[in-house]
Amino acid sequence: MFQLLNNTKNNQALATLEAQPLTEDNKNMATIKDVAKLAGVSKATVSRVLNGNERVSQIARDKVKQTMKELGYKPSALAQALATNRSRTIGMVVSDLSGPFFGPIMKSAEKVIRDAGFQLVVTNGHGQEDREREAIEFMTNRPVDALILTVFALPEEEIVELHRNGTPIVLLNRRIQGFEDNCIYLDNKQGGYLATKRMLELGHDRVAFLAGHFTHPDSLERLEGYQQALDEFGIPFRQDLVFDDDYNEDGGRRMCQKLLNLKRDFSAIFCGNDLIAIGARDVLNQHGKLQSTCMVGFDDVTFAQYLNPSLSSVFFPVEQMGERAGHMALAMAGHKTAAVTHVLQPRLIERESLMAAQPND
Amino acid sequence: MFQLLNNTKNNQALATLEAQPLTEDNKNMATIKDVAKLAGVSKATVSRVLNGNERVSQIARDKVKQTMKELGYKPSALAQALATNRSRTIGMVVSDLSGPFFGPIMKSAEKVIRDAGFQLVVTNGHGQEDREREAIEFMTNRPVDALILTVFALPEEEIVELHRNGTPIVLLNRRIQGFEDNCIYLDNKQGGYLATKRMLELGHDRVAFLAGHFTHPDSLERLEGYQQALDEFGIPFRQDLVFDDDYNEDGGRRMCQKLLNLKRDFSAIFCGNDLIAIGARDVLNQHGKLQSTCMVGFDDVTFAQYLNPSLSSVFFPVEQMGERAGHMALAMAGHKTAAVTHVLQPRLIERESLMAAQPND
DNA sequence: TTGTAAGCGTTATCAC
DNA sequence: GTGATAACGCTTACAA
Repeated sequence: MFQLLNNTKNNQALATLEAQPLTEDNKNMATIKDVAKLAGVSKATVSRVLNGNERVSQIARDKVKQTMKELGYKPSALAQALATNRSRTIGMVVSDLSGPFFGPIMKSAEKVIRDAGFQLVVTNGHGQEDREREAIEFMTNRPVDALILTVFALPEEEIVELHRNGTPIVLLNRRIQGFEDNCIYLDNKQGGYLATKRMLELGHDRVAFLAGHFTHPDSLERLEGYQQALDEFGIPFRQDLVFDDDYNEDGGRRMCQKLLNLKRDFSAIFCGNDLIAIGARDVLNQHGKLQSTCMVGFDDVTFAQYLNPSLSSVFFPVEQMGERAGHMALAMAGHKTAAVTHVLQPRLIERESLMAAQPND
Repeated sequence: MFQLLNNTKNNQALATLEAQPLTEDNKNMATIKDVAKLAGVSKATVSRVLNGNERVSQIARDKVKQTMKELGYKPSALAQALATNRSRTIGMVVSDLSGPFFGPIMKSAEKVIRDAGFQLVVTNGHGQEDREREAIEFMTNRPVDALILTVFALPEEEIVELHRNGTPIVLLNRRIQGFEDNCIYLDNKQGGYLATKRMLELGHDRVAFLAGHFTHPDSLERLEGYQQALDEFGIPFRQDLVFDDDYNEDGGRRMCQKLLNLKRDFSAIFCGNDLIAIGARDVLNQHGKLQSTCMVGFDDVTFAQYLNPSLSSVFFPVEQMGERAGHMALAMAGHKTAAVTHVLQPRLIERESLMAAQPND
């Protein structure tokens, strides 16, 4: 039955294929000139009805609109951009085009941007300084009306200067002093605080922290939150329960291994992100300690809920960040939009990994 | 210590900020005209050295190059596009900007495209016909030199016609008869075959198939593979072991629930994709049957390996697909590239879920 | 209200 | 080799 369906469709496609041989320059899109000529008006008038608001007689306007339809006329965004010096395009540089973190950010940003009649252009900065610079240059030559940046490697000065030179910037996950109005970032300290506090409330008084590298400001802020929670519970901070390594599974594995090797006493682990958590779980599992260790990750990527036991995590409002970034960029590009928040609030998602164990087993 | 570092940086940024008040039109990028004037040659000559190959005297060429540097001149991609009618841009429409499946495709496509000096522009089609059409229109107005499409809803005729009208198309995950040269897709039948065969080899003679909707050609092809494997092992096909529903967790949950409710006899399950597998596992787990059921998913998304027991899956070569698509699009855009394959081969990734049970427990 | 014409920053076709 | 000059498709004063 589906075979039948398929064939019907395919025959149609085939027919079209044969009927109309491929002429390279079938691409003869109608131009504003064609419309003007056929409608018996000047290019200027056509341009006016195109841009809506001008004063054009109803009769001319109708005539032009009709002609546009007949010709299937679509204005060339390119020519418009050249003439107006605005491309209705927003650029975005992420440090990983794939991956569970940037996907949702891009998605939600793209939505608000496209709904405003703008276009989002995304490019990969790979988290490396030269690649980031190159990516940005790529975009500014297009050009773009605003730029959403997620760059960790590029020096602050360059970012600020880019903005001064006329390319409005929205900076994600990074805060530059004196440039805060252009930044959107998570309250990382609060995230670290929430996670740690909850584990302490559950009675765990020896909470390890497997962080990402402390060269990354986020890690330090999360550490501050961790410390604050300890303080509140009157538990002394122990340097020997804190580790730092890469923000990925291998980093998690190494840190957890160290923790175990050193025979440190602990019953709970706070991880710098969910990938670290996954690596750590792996090691815990090998030692039969997965079920008996309380754990909280960070970011709450999609698969955290699929793990077994499901992973508790500090939720990073990625969609929200994308949305805000989109609005902000649009505002900078001269498009009216609502006011934006610069600091996003995390919240703790409690799942099985939090309840897995009693503190003093 | 990091605080110190931060402050140093920030002060610099701040200094820059104050030194150079924001003038809206700081954006006075040098144009080809400026270069020509300062170098004492004509625009034509500058254009020639810009495009490399022409016959320009060494002395003039040097002079121009130097001047370009001094002025920090960057050609406007926009003006170039308008003049040449090629934008050095490749468009891509995906049906989900986030998600584990399209991420890697975009990523690898972007790499080959950018390495060729082209730009990738990605847009979301949301898998809905009108959105897809709109997305494509958005791109063709830019315009783009070629288009990589992942559209399931858009009618075949429209796609073929678009191509005829001068926008070269690369079509992913879909095959249109008479249009195969523009398509890149997985050998789904082979995927279904590999998964089923392996389970049969392990002694499971009652393998259920929780498929995605059979309105989707992929599902049917995978079903064919499933049947072929059964045939080879001389096991009769049983319609009552096959279900179809949405390609997501809920679909998986529903199908698995049905399977259990109907008291069908089975020891292994082949799932239409990994999300279906996740949903099904959920239900199996509730019934204490997770460990005792042999299972294979499809796509091998990143988190399959993180599940517990880890999920076996038919690997979909997403990076390869993105790469090929990029090369193919570049070739169509007039950029020389290597030959491409149109049919991609899956392979079976064996993990714990395959070994979980003995057939006749 | 409408048209003319001068841009926007390139490339490309001519002559010289 | 090199330089005018006309496109490319649109916007936008400035006139009419």
